[in-house]
Amino acid sequence: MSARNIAEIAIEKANLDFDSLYDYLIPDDMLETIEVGYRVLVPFGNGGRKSQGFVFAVHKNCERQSLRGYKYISELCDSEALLSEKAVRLAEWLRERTFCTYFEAAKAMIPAGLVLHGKITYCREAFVPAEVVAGLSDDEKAVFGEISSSSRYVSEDRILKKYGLRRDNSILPSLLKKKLIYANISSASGLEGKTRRTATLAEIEDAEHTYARLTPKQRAVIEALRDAGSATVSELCYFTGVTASVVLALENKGLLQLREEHVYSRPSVSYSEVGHAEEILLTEEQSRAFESLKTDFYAESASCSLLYGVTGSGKTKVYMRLIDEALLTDRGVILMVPEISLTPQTLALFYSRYGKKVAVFHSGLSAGERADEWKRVKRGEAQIAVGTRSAVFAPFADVGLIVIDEEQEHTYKSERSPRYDAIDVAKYICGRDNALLVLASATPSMVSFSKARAGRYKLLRLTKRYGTAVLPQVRVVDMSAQPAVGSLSEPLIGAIGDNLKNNKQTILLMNRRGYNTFVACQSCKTVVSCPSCSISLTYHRANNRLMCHYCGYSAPYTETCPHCGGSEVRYSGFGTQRVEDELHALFPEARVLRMDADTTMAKNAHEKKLKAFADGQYDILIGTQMVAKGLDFPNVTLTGVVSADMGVYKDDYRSGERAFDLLTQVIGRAGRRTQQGLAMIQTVSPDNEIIHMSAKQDYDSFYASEIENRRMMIYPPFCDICMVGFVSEQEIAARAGAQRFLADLKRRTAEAYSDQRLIVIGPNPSFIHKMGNKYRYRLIIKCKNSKRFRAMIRALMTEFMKNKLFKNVSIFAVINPESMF
DNA sequence: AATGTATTGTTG
DNA sequence: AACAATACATTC
Repeated sequence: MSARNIAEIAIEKANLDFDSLYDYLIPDDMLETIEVGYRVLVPFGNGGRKSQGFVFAVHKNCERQSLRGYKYISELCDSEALLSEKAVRLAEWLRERTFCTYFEAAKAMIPAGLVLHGKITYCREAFVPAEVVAGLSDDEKAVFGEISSSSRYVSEDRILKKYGLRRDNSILPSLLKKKLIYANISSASGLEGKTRRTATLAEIEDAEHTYARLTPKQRAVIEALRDAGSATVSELCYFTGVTASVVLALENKGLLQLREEHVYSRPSVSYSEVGHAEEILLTEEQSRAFESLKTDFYAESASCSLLYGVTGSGKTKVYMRLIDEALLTDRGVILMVPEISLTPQTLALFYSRYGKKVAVFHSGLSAGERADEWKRVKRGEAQIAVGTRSAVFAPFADVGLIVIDEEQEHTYKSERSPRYDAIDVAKYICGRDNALLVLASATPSMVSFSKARAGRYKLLRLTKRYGTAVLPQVRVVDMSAQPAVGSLSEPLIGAIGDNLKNNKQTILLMNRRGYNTFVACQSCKTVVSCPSCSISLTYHRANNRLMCHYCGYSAPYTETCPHCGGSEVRYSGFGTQRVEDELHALFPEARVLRMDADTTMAKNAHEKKLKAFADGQYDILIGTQMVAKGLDFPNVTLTGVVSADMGVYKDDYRSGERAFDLLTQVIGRAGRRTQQGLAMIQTVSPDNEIIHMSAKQDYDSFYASEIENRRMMIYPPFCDICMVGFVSEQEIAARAGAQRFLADLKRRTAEAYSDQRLIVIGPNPSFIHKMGNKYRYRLIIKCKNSKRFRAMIRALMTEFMKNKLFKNVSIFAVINPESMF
């Protein structure tokens, strides 16, 4: 029995069903350097192939009875630990709560692009002593020769293949040890960052002749490019209905040129060295809220406040003032905002106020930029992190304040593994560092508000609207009493007309994109739907195609039924493109701007278009959700909701909450300045309570009625919801898997977990039963989200994954998911 | 996931 | 008997 040095490693290649911390021996020459948080390369699995890992624990001189079969860490990947001790503990916490692996959790702590999964490459060291080379064995010489002969990196795979070596060969480690070569992990995502490929036609001889020999799809791309001059690959795909591979094939043939362009999402604001802070003047009400927060901040014990202020009440001012205060200390500050609010204007505001102390995190940044910002925080150069969900992982040594703006927004929940809720993570961090958490919203989530009412959060109310702004007048239009000609009712058309005459602007919300949302055959009654998804196709006028909004499938416009061949295909159901057309027909002189996922894919479209609208270059803005939130245009005096019918998210218990939030925001958009605005809501259910409560911007009444629903139906906040999803290419397998899981769950709750009081619904087919040719089933478990419950679910998942019967069924679980799957 | 090992199958 | 294909088990 001897004293050894052991590290516990989270392994990248570990799957959920065998995820644990694996013990490795620490080589003596690593002992001085290695710490918790280091990224390492270790041999893992039968073949001894190398896998990336993170050090989660180091035990020096530990006595172990048996060290049978323990392997050594191969090498350290970086010159310093990527994760702090705190980050590693957070990763453990995250893993336990989100049913992910250790490695996935650790990876979430790090900016995308810094952890590079994948291929190991080798390169010759710059200085190679000849006598060392001379002393090599023949095999070693050969391999070293191979690596030396390349000016760049040589992949491990290539060497193994060429020399017929096994993964656990001794040659490469030996060369590494003699410092003749060094190892690298090649980048998978590329540090170049977000780029966009733009295509232009190549100048070729005898073009017509060449084009004539192309396939129809290829010709369509050429035609489109001739019309447009140049276009991005995604635009070409949208307009011609081809996949990117067709475009790439044309590039290979030399018929078009592709140019990589950076997506310039980083604002080109030259921020000053020292930020200058204009003083923020607070009203009495705002001041009271601020003082309370300030006291809590300096109390240096973990606490959470819900800053609930009606639209236009100046929540931002209050928390900006608080951030000013927090920056006087040396503690870190995290401000999370929804993606949509991270405009260059907002960022410019922060830069001019706080200068280089600001680090920004959002999806538009390149991997390199993201890594830079992350490092600035880690090195202590930045004191405030502003960004979307991932900003919560900003690597401050000590966090003093976290502010989450529009806390009800769904973007704070991650939809991919690890499926974490940034609010929960923020709470953990605040608990850990004795920091203050501020949740700000005009329409708080039911869960947050109920916690505030129960006294678990401090509730701070801002009730007065800014300045002289008054609530808009709201008119509800009963669409069932309207002639069914178009999507716009007489009253709304009238109001738009009046608004145009007065040179005022209008915003219309239509929550479905495309032209016709429903295409069906009259004779055989089939709905034209996607072959890979259980979703009806939407007709797009812009490209004259039927499109699937989930998988990207598209087919040309047709008048014959693809099912029965009949010629009575009817197009109905309206989307944004259709409304745009109607507006053009009704008001030929009006300048209409449409904004939805289809129009924003062009270069910087979103930004430019909003600016153009703000500058008065358009009269009417029509769009999906993205026009509803966070925008503030003084000249907008009319907002309209083309269809406030709630059927869309019917199978989700939060549809009421969402509808109220959206309507309240849209209505709040009308007339935010001096004159009173008008909001028009078109609906087939004009008596709907939610519409009336949002018209009055009456959150309290909404809360009071909705909380009763939740209580009666037993939904959060009266329980937690654990959603277990099953996905398989074979429908039977997905269903059988879900059934089996349920049976196992019942068994466990009858035996070892008889203390668990659960209500299980399902298994049922998911809301979208088939997507991308995969069938989906779900199980909904109403539960209490306790450590014990999670342990049971994890055990069930592990058991399920180990079951060979369900090899082709993938499973995942989320507690309180954002979307019901 | 991907590798090594045990088990079964094939073939002359 | 010799080898290939396949199922199964393991990952410090």
